[in-house]
Amino acid sequence: MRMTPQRQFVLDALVDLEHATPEQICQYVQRSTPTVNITTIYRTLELLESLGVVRHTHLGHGAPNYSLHEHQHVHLVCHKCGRVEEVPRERLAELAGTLRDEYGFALDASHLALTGRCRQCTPAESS
Amino acid sequence: MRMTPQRQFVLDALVDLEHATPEQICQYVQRSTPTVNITTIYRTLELLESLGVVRHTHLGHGAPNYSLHEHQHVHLVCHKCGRVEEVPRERLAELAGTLRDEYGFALDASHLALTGRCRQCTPAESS
DNA sequence: ATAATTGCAAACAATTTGCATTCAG
DNA sequence: CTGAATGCAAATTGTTTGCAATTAT
Repeated sequence: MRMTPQRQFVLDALVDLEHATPEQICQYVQRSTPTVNITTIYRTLELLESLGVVRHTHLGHGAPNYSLHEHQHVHLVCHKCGRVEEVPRERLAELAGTLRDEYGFALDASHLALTGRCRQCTPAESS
Repeated sequence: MRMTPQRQFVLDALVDLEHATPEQICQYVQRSTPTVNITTIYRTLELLESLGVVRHTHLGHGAPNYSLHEHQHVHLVCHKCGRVEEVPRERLAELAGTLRDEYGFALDASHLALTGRCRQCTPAESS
Protein backbone atom coordinates (compact mmCIF):
# COMPACT_ATOMS: atom_id res chain seq x y z
CA MET A 1 0.00 0.00 0.00
CA ARG A 2 1.37 3.39 -0.94
CA MET A 3 0.33 6.53 0.85
CA THR A 4 -0.64 8.43 -2.24
CA PRO A 5 -1.72 12.07 -2.21
CA GLN A 6 -5.29 11.01 -2.98
CA ARG A 7 -5.40 8.76 0.03
CA GLN A 8 -4.02 11.45 2.25
CA PHE A 9 -6.63 13.85 0.92
CA VAL A 10 -9.41 11.51 1.91
CA LEU A 11 -7.95 11.10 5.36
CA ASP A 12 -7.52 14.84 5.72
CA ALA A 13 -11.09 15.38 4.63
CA LEU A 14 -12.33 12.99 7.30
CA VAL A 15 -10.25 14.68 9.96
CA ASP A 16 -11.83 18.00 9.03
CA LEU A 17 -15.36 16.85 8.29
CA GLU A 18 -15.55 14.35 11.15
CA HIS A 19 -18.08 12.39 9.17
CA ALA A 20 -19.28 12.64 5.62
CA THR A 21 -20.66 10.74 2.67
CA PRO A 22 -18.38 9.70 -0.20
CA GLU A 23 -19.93 12.49 -2.23
CA GLN A 24 -19.18 15.09 0.43
CA ILE A 25 -15.64 13.85 0.84
CA CYS A 26 -15.20 14.07 -2.89
CA GLN A 27 -16.40 17.65 -3.03
CA TYR A 28 -14.16 18.57 -0.16
CA VAL A 29 -11.11 17.01 -1.78
CA GLN A 30 -11.93 18.51 -5.15
CA ARG A 31 -11.88 22.01 -3.72
CA SER A 32 -8.12 21.75 -3.52
CA THR A 33 -7.55 19.07 -6.15
CA PRO A 34 -10.36 19.00 -8.71
CA THR A 35 -8.86 16.15 -10.69
CA VAL A 36 -9.51 13.55 -8.03
CA ASN A 37 -12.19 11.20 -9.19
CA ILE A 38 -15.04 9.96 -7.04
CA THR A 39 -14.12 6.41 -7.97
CA THR A 40 -10.88 6.93 -6.14
CA ILE A 41 -12.78 8.19 -3.13
CA TYR A 42 -14.81 5.02 -3.05
CA ARG A 43 -11.81 2.82 -3.52
CA THR A 44 -9.84 4.68 -0.89
CA LEU A 45 -12.66 4.46 1.61
CA GLU A 46 -12.95 0.75 1.00
CA LEU A 47 -9.23 0.33 1.48
CA LEU A 48 -9.07 2.46 4.60
CA GLU A 49 -12.02 0.63 6.01
CA SER A 50 -10.39 -2.74 5.42
CA LEU A 51 -7.36 -1.40 7.27
CA GLY A 52 -9.57 -0.39 10.15
CA VAL A 53 -8.73 3.28 9.76
CA VAL A 54 -12.20 4.45 8.86
CA ARG A 55 -15.67 3.09 9.34
CA HIS A 56 -19.07 3.80 7.97
CA THR A 57 -22.60 3.99 9.25
CA HIS A 58 -25.93 4.03 7.51
CA LEU A 59 -27.95 6.92 8.78
CA GLY A 60 -31.09 5.74 7.06
CA HIS A 61 -31.77 6.34 3.36
CA GLY A 62 -29.08 7.53 1.01
CA ALA A 63 -25.35 7.40 1.17
CA PRO A 64 -23.42 5.98 4.10
CA ASN A 65 -21.52 8.17 6.46
CA TYR A 66 -17.80 7.67 6.86
CA SER A 67 -15.66 8.72 9.75
CA LEU A 68 -12.33 7.95 11.31
CA HIS A 69 -12.43 4.78 13.30
CA GLU A 70 -11.38 6.70 16.41
CA HIS A 71 -14.34 8.97 16.10
CA GLN A 72 -16.74 6.68 17.87
CA HIS A 73 -20.21 7.63 18.80
CA VAL A 74 -23.79 6.65 18.30
CA HIS A 75 -25.96 8.68 16.01
CA LEU A 76 -29.47 9.75 16.85
CA VAL A 77 -31.20 10.53 13.60
CA CYS A 78 -34.43 12.47 13.70
CA HIS A 79 -37.13 11.09 11.43
CA LYS A 80 -38.72 14.45 11.03
CA CYS A 81 -36.02 17.05 10.56
CA GLY A 82 -33.11 14.80 9.72
CA ARG A 83 -30.94 16.34 12.39
CA VAL A 84 -28.20 14.03 13.64
CA GLU A 85 -27.12 14.09 17.24
CA GLU A 86 -24.23 12.22 18.73
CA VAL A 87 -24.17 10.19 21.87
CA PRO A 88 -21.14 8.63 23.49
CA ARG A 89 -21.16 4.91 23.00
CA GLU A 90 -20.99 4.31 26.74
CA ARG A 91 -24.65 5.18 26.82
CA LEU A 92 -25.31 1.85 25.18
CA ALA A 93 -23.18 -0.22 27.50
CA GLU A 94 -26.16 -1.62 29.33
CA LEU A 95 -27.99 -2.52 26.16
CA ALA A 96 -24.85 -4.10 24.78
CA GLY A 97 -24.62 -6.24 27.90
CA THR A 98 -28.21 -7.37 27.59
CA LEU A 99 -27.83 -8.27 23.95
CA ARG A 100 -24.68 -10.15 24.61
CA ASP A 101 -26.08 -12.10 27.51
CA GLU A 102 -29.45 -12.87 26.05
CA TYR A 103 -28.73 -13.13 22.36
CA GLY A 104 -25.00 -13.69 22.14
CA PHE A 105 -24.94 -10.60 20.00
CA ALA A 106 -21.83 -8.43 20.14
CA LEU A 107 -23.21 -4.97 19.51
CA ASP A 108 -21.07 -2.63 17.50
CA ALA A 109 -22.26 0.50 19.20
CA SER A 110 -20.46 2.96 17.03
CA HIS A 111 -21.70 1.57 13.74
CA LEU A 112 -25.11 2.50 14.66
CA ALA A 113 -27.88 4.92 14.06
CA LEU A 114 -30.92 5.16 16.22
CA THR A 115 -33.98 6.78 14.76
CA GLY A 116 -36.75 8.68 16.43
CA ARG A 117 -37.81 12.24 17.08
CA CYS A 118 -35.47 14.86 18.42
CA ARG A 119 -36.42 17.30 21.13
CA GLN A 120 -37.45 19.99 18.68
CA CYS A 121 -39.67 17.65 16.71
CA THR A 122 -41.32 15.87 19.59
CA PRO A 123 -45.02 16.83 19.61
CA ALA A 124 -45.48 17.39 23.31
CA GLU A 125 -43.55 17.27 26.55
CA SER A 126 -45.46 15.03 28.92
CA SER A 127 -42.96 14.81 31.71
CA MET B 1 -57.89 6.59 -1.44
CA ARG B 2 -59.20 3.55 -3.24
CA MET B 3 -58.35 0.06 -2.17
CA THR B 4 -57.16 -1.13 -5.53
CA PRO B 5 -56.12 -4.70 -6.27
CA GLN B 6 -52.48 -3.59 -6.49
CA ARG B 7 -52.58 -2.10 -3.04
CA GLN B 8 -54.18 -5.20 -1.64
CA PHE B 9 -51.48 -7.30 -3.29
CA VAL B 10 -48.76 -5.33 -1.57
CA LEU B 11 -50.49 -5.68 1.76
CA ASP B 12 -50.98 -9.39 1.20
CA ALA B 13 -47.35 -9.75 0.29
CA LEU B 14 -46.30 -8.09 3.51
CA VAL B 15 -48.60 -10.30 5.56
CA ASP B 16 -46.98 -13.35 4.00
CA LEU B 17 -43.39 -12.16 3.82
CA GLU B 18 -43.40 -10.39 7.19
CA HIS B 19 -40.71 -8.09 5.92
CA ALA B 20 -39.24 -7.56 2.50
CA THR B 21 -37.60 -5.08 0.18
CA PRO B 22 -39.64 -3.34 -2.52
CA GLU B 23 -37.98 -5.63 -5.02
CA GLN B 24 -38.96 -8.76 -3.11
CA ILE B 25 -42.49 -7.53 -2.69
CA CYS B 26 -42.63 -6.87 -6.39
CA GLN B 27 -41.47 -10.35 -7.28
CA TYR B 28 -43.95 -11.84 -4.88
CA VAL B 29 -46.83 -9.86 -6.31
CA GLN B 30 -45.77 -10.55 -9.87
CA ARG B 31 -45.97 -14.28 -9.32
CA SER B 32 -49.72 -13.97 -9.33
CA THR B 33 -50.06 -10.75 -11.30
CA PRO B 34 -47.08 -10.16 -13.56
CA THR B 35 -48.38 -6.88 -14.92
CA VAL B 36 -47.92 -5.00 -11.68
CA ASN B 37 -45.13 -2.50 -12.05
CA ILE B 38 -42.45 -1.89 -9.47
CA THR B 39 -43.23 1.81 -9.60
CA THR B 40 -46.63 0.96 -8.21
CA ILE B 41 -44.99 -1.03 -5.43
CA TYR B 42 -42.93 1.99 -4.46
CA ARG B 43 -45.88 4.33 -4.63
CA THR B 44 -48.07 1.96 -2.67
CA LEU B 45 -45.45 1.50 0.04
CA GLU B 46 -45.09 5.25 0.33
CA LEU B 47 -48.84 5.65 0.61
CA LEU B 48 -49.26 2.84 3.11
CA GLU B 49 -46.43 4.22 5.14
CA SER B 50 -47.96 7.69 5.23
CA LEU B 51 -51.13 6.03 6.46
CA GLY B 52 -49.17 4.32 9.19
CA VAL B 53 -50.02 0.87 7.89
CA VAL B 54 -46.50 -0.15 7.01
CA ARG B 55 -43.07 0.97 8.05
CA HIS B 56 -39.58 0.51 6.83
CA THR B 57 -36.17 -0.05 8.30
CA HIS B 58 -32.72 0.24 6.85
CA LEU B 59 -30.79 -2.90 7.59
CA GLY B 60 -27.53 -1.41 6.37
CA HIS B 61 -26.59 -1.15 2.70
CA GLY B 62 -29.07 -1.79 -0.04
CA ALA B 63 -32.80 -1.61 -0.15
CA PRO B 64 -34.92 -0.85 2.88
CA ASN B 65 -37.03 -3.46 4.53
CA TYR B 66 -40.77 -2.98 4.73
CA SER B 67 -43.15 -4.60 7.14
CA LEU B 68 -46.58 -4.13 8.57
CA HIS B 69 -46.63 -1.49 11.24
CA GLU B 70 -47.91 -4.03 13.75
CA HIS B 71 -44.92 -6.21 13.18
CA GLN B 72 -42.73 -4.39 15.63
CA HIS B 73 -39.33 -5.53 16.62
CA VAL B 74 -35.73 -4.48 16.65
CA HIS B 75 -33.36 -6.02 14.16
CA LEU B 76 -29.93 -7.27 15.06
CA VAL B 77 -27.95 -7.38 11.86
CA CYS B 78 -24.72 -9.33 11.82
CA HIS B 79 -21.89 -7.54 10.07
CA LYS B 80 -20.24 -10.76 9.15
CA CYS B 81 -22.87 -13.20 7.95
CA GLY B 82 -25.71 -10.77 7.32
CA ARG B 83 -28.08 -12.80 9.46
CA VAL B 84 -30.92 -10.77 10.92
CA GLU B 85 -32.28 -11.56 14.33
CA GLU B 86 -35.30 -10.03 15.94
CA VAL B 87 -35.61 -8.68 19.42
CA PRO B 88 -38.78 -7.46 21.10
CA ARG B 89 -38.76 -3.72 21.38
CA GLU B 90 -39.22 -3.89 25.14
CA ARG B 91 -35.56 -4.81 25.34
CA LEU B 92 -34.82 -1.20 24.49
CA ALA B 93 -37.12 0.36 27.04
CA GLU B 94 -34.30 1.33 29.33
CA LEU B 95 -32.24 2.86 26.56
CA ALA B 96 -35.29 4.70 25.30
CA GLY B 97 -35.77 6.18 28.76
CA THR B 98 -32.18 7.32 28.98
CA LEU B 99 -32.27 8.94 25.57
CA ARG B 100 -35.47 10.70 26.36
CA ASP B 101 -34.32 11.99 29.69
CA GLU B 102 -30.86 13.02 28.70
CA TYR B 103 -31.30 14.03 25.09
CA GLY B 104 -35.00 14.65 24.67
CA PHE B 105 -34.86 12.04 21.96
CA ALA B 106 -37.95 9.93 21.42
CA LEU B 107 -36.51 6.65 20.21
CA ASP B 108 -38.46 4.78 17.60
CA ALA B 109 -37.40 1.36 18.70
CA SER B 110 -39.01 -0.58 15.93
CA HIS B 111 -37.52 1.44 13.11
CA LEU B 112 -34.16 0.30 14.07
CA ALA B 113 -31.35 -1.96 13.20
CA LEU B 114 -28.48 -2.67 15.51
CA THR B 115 -25.30 -3.97 13.99
CA GLY B 116 -22.65 -6.20 15.42
CA ARG B 117 -21.62 -9.82 15.43
CA CYS B 118 -24.04 -12.64 16.01
CA ARG B 119 -23.29 -15.59 18.22
CA GLN B 120 -22.07 -17.74 15.37
CA CYS B 121 -19.71 -15.07 14.12
CA THR B 122 -18.28 -13.95 17.43
CA PRO B 123 -14.61 -14.95 17.55
CA ALA B 124 -14.49 -16.27 21.10
CA GLU B 125 -16.65 -16.72 24.15
CA SER B 126 -14.92 -15.03 27.04
CA SER B 127 -17.62 -15.32 29.66
C1' DA C 1 9.94 -3.64 -16.11
C1' DT C 2 6.27 -4.51 -13.16
C1' DA C 3 2.93 -3.96 -9.95
C1' DA C 4 -0.02 -0.67 -7.76
C1' DT C 5 -2.89 3.30 -8.40
C1' DT C 6 -5.66 6.38 -10.79
C1' DG C 7 -9.11 8.51 -14.06
C1' DC C 8 -12.62 7.99 -17.17
C1' DA C 9 -16.50 6.00 -19.20
C1' DA C 10 -19.78 2.73 -18.94
C1' DA C 11 -22.52 -0.55 -16.28
C1' DC C 12 -25.53 -1.25 -12.35
C1' DA C 13 -28.90 -1.05 -8.67
C1' DA C 14 -32.39 1.40 -6.28
C1' DT C 15 -35.56 4.91 -6.71
C1' DT C 16 -38.13 8.78 -8.72
C1' DT C 17 -40.42 11.45 -12.28
C1' DG C 18 -43.17 12.71 -16.39
C1' DC C 19 -46.69 11.55 -18.99
C1' DA C 20 -50.16 9.25 -21.43
C1' DT C 21 -53.66 5.63 -20.46
C1' DT C 22 -57.05 3.41 -17.66
C1' DC C 23 -60.55 3.15 -14.31
C1' DA C 24 -64.23 4.22 -10.78
C1' DG C 25 -67.69 7.31 -9.22
C1' DC D 1 -66.48 13.73 -17.32
C1' DT D 2 -63.00 14.19 -13.74
C1' DG D 3 -59.71 12.95 -10.59
C1' DA D 4 -57.20 9.09 -8.83
C1' DA D 5 -54.28 5.27 -9.92
C1' DT D 6 -51.37 2.66 -12.99
C1' DG D 7 -47.74 1.34 -16.39
C1' DC D 8 -43.97 2.43 -19.00
C1' DA D 9 -39.90 4.78 -20.25
C1' DA D 10 -36.59 7.86 -19.00
C1' DA D 11 -34.07 10.42 -15.53
C1' DT D 12 -31.52 10.41 -11.07
C1' DT D 13 -28.56 8.92 -7.43
C1' DG D 14 -25.20 6.11 -5.37
C1' DT D 15 -21.87 2.72 -6.43
C1' DT D 16 -19.02 -0.60 -9.04
C1' DT D 17 -16.38 -2.35 -12.94
C1' DG D 18 -13.31 -2.62 -17.04
C1' DC D 19 -9.61 -0.84 -18.96
C1' DA D 20 -6.07 2.02 -20.50
C1' DA D 21 -2.74 5.53 -18.84
C1' DT D 22 0.28 6.85 -15.07
C1' DT D 23 3.40 6.35 -11.31
C1' DA D 24 6.79 4.57 -7.83
C1' DT D 25 10.09 1.31 -7.12
